[in-house]
Amino acid sequence: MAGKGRSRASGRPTLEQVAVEANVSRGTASRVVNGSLEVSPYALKAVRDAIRKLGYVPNHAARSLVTRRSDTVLLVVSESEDRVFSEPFFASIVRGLSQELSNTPLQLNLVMASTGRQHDRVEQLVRNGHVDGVMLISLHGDDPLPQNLVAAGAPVALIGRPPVPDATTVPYVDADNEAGARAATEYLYRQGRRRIATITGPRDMAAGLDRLSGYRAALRGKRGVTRLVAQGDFGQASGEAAMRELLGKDPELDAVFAASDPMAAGALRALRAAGRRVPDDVAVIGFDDSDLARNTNPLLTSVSQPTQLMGRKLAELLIAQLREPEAKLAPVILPTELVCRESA
Amino acid sequence: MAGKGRSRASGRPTLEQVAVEANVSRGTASRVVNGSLEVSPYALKAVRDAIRKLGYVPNHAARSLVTRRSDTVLLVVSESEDRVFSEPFFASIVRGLSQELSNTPLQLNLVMASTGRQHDRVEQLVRNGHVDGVMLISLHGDDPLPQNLVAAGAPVALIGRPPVPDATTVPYVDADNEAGARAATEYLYRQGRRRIATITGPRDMAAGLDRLSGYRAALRGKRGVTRLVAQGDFGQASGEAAMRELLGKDPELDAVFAASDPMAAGALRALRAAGRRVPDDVAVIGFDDSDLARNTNPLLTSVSQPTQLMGRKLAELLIAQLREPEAKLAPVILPTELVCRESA
DNA sequence: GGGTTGGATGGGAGCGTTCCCAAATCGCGC
DNA sequence: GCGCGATTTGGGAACGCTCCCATCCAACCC
Repeated sequence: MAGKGRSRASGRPTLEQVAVEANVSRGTASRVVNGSLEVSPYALKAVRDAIRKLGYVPNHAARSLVTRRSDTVLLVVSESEDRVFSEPFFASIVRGLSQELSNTPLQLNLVMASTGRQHDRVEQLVRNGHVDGVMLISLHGDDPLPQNLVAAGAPVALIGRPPVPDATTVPYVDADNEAGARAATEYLYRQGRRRIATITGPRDMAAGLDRLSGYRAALRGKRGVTRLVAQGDFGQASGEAAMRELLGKDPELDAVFAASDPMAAGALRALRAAGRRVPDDVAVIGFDDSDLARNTNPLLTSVSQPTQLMGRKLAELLIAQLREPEAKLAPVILPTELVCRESA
Repeated sequence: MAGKGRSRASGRPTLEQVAVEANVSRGTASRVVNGSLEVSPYALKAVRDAIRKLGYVPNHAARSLVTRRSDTVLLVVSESEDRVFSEPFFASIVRGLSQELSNTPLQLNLVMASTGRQHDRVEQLVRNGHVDGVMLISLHGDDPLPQNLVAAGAPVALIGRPPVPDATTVPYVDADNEAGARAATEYLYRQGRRRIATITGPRDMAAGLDRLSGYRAALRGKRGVTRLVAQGDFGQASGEAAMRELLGKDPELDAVFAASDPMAAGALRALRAAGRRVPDDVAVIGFDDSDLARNTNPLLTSVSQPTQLMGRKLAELLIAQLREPEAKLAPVILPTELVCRESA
């Protein structure tokens, strides 16, 4: 009755128990679980049967202890205190992300790192082997976290072009903001508009800057076009204010490209208050093709970015690094699309 | 030169190395790391210094292997293929959730389980000890997953009242949908409206049903009030269609309570198309107080639910079960608030 | 002063894997 | 019939931690 007497009452079967059941060694059982080829068909079947019979599931901790991999990746949502995270963006990215991840054995860990305290935690997660790599959605560009992580030797991927292109470049995915803004502005021009204004995003965000350059590029060299620029912060209120300011400067303006949908919605309000008809008097185009664009009045023409695809590509970027740590990866820039509705 | 010769070139220091550095045993070092009290002040200091000097971070896998806890909880977002997840909801819940979690050593794992394949994966994660408990945001109520998990002995908490109150009740947190709808409808009544319609949500979702009963409860016993009900699915298009239907049935109606903001926005469009002024001719109230409500024209009066708080409470519910597995927890129903803007 | 108590400490045993090397087995050619 | 390479297998040794028990020492009591 003595024997090895491992009478663990615990529910979960171990690899050892599978091996006993299948009449093979632990090593062979392990090979089957991990899909190694060097197993005889006979043993393969025996182990598979045993696994099914016992309902075996590998213990993640034990595996990770020896392999030194966690098979977990981290998504850090680095949002500032004040600004609420752009909604559809977030959910959509995550959806794409987890779609991509579902083809792999990778788990997704999520951290909202609004405070600096959280930043430390992220670094700890990397250092204690809790995660194998990190993806970041960062709103503000002065964030030192990505660089810190890269310095610590962790695979990192970003959503959104880092505003400060650093020496140690981190691979990122972004929409082609400039092309999107250019397309929108050109569309306004082609519609015959000649007094075309823009409401910009904050100056410290790459997306804002790129959309402004897109606007400028579209109008470059065009004669007889009046350009007007007002500053916004991507928020609705700022859009309304900017629109009022623009109307003050040029009451005759006939088109506005706003660098975000909320700002466009704000502009719509200001235009209505000023008695302008949209699109008859003034055409309006937004950016993001958010839920909002489908619910304003008139419906908002907007530049759509492939958020879900961006999530997928983000995951791809990280996975590629996991496979090949030394790989130098180029940024992934995804095309935008102008979605025409009623406002332009 | 022989000795124990553990010359691991790996970067990460182990507890053993900390112990050596501090001139204590591994056991004592472990006690310090885990905050045990039975350590002399002298040893305490020595170990702490060593930890700092070496930059020691406990290895999660090793710890979890022996403690049989993963210190990780899972959030399952169980969305159906067709319906896009209600946006602000998701991000906001997650924000509250991770806020609450940041006071604990718990990590957050995220799975989007749109397909059945994903469901299996969730159950595996529980069984292989990858997560200690599961939180679910489920859109459709016929989901067997929560019950399966409970049956497997895992701590579970839900957002949203399960439509089928089961024998094995799972603790959940929800907004007080009925009270919210009641408040909105009563507000319309108090404003002197007497032909009050509602646009409902889908019949298979608790939130939809509860909001309908709230509407009914508000008008119960009231004389001289015309009631009208049209069916929607929470989506904008359905709201627009329902509004047209309602106007057909009763061109004189003077108020609508829509069970979601997108439906309210749709109603706004239909009303405008029908030449009705809002709120002068018809008052409109939505539900959720989403971004949308702050950007329609006119701005939407809406019932706000404390989504972030719901996230926190969700986490609390799970944590309570982690602490005390046998605890029977009551549902947490959180108050809503009517946010008055321009549409009513 | 010896026995007793109790806090602090040391270190062995194990947690469930993977990895690796040695051993066993098989097939095949000469 | 025997040796030799190739394939398959077995099981020891980690991985880094917590748990637990035995030990140690100091203080304290009768």
